Amino acid sequence: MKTINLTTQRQAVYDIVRDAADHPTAADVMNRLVERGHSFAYGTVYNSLRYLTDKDMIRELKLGETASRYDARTDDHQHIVCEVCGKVDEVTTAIPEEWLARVAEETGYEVEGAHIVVEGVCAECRSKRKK
Amino acid sequence: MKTINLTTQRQAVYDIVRDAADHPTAADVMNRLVERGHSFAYGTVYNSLRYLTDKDMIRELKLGETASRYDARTDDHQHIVCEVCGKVDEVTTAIPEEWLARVAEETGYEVEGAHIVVEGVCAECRSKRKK
DNA sequence: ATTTCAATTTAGAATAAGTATAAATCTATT
DNA sequence: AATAGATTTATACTTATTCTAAATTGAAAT
Repeated sequence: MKTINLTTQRQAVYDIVRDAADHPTAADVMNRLVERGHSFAYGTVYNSLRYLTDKDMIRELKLGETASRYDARTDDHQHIVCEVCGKVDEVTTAIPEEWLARVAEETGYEVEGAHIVVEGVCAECRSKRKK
Repeated sequence: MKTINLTTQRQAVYDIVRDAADHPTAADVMNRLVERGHSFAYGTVYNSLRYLTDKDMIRELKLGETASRYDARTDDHQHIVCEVCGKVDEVTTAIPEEWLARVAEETGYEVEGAHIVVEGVCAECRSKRKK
């Protein structure tokens, strides 16, 4: 199924995720839609997010919080979360293939990929902490 | 707080997690408690799991499913999930420090650690698939 | 232009996982 | 035995998400 049917609602949801500087949750997307003058049903936002995810236009991130976040960058990359302020940033440094190979060897699995959530303290929070 | 107060319920919950060959969810723990003749309140099971986690006797795993899983191995290690059957296995091959250092450099974060969920197909599912 | 049919949206109910609360119970100490 | 503190229980609540059935939309066929 290569055809993509971008309805008004799906396009609007996509625009929010694409324009976001952060990694919004479904609730964030909902709020920002309202700010832009839309008022779609909750179910529609979830449906749209799933549709866009299925079509590989966005990615769903499960970073260990209760709510999923969404990311318009669909290329292979990881994430880092600030333990202090909760900010999420991208990690593009690729996972060493060699490590994956060793994991495959250890477990007997055929390894497809890995989801990594790095934890740390962001630059801003570190400079605040010093005081 | 080094003192650990293992009530009957906490001990029973701990026993379930320690004896488990898999990585049970809270609901799994609940069911296995019933199998062993216990009948604790749901809240008590959650409280006990949190207590044991706080005391570092077990670990809470967030593997991207809706429910948390629990692991009696508390040493630093990662997990691999079979995309076919859902099985979860341990990964003890450590992520290279050098990779974490490069992530710190890329992001400007002080890196504390990483949660990794590797995805793949386990040996059993692969041999079944071949047929 | 009208009918038709599938896809989509809507509003609201339902579900799943986990947390909060207040009363009851247990446990250790005086 | 009396008190106090911690824990458990039952139940209500919250949050994130999915489901459902009816209404709406939009494209294709008449």
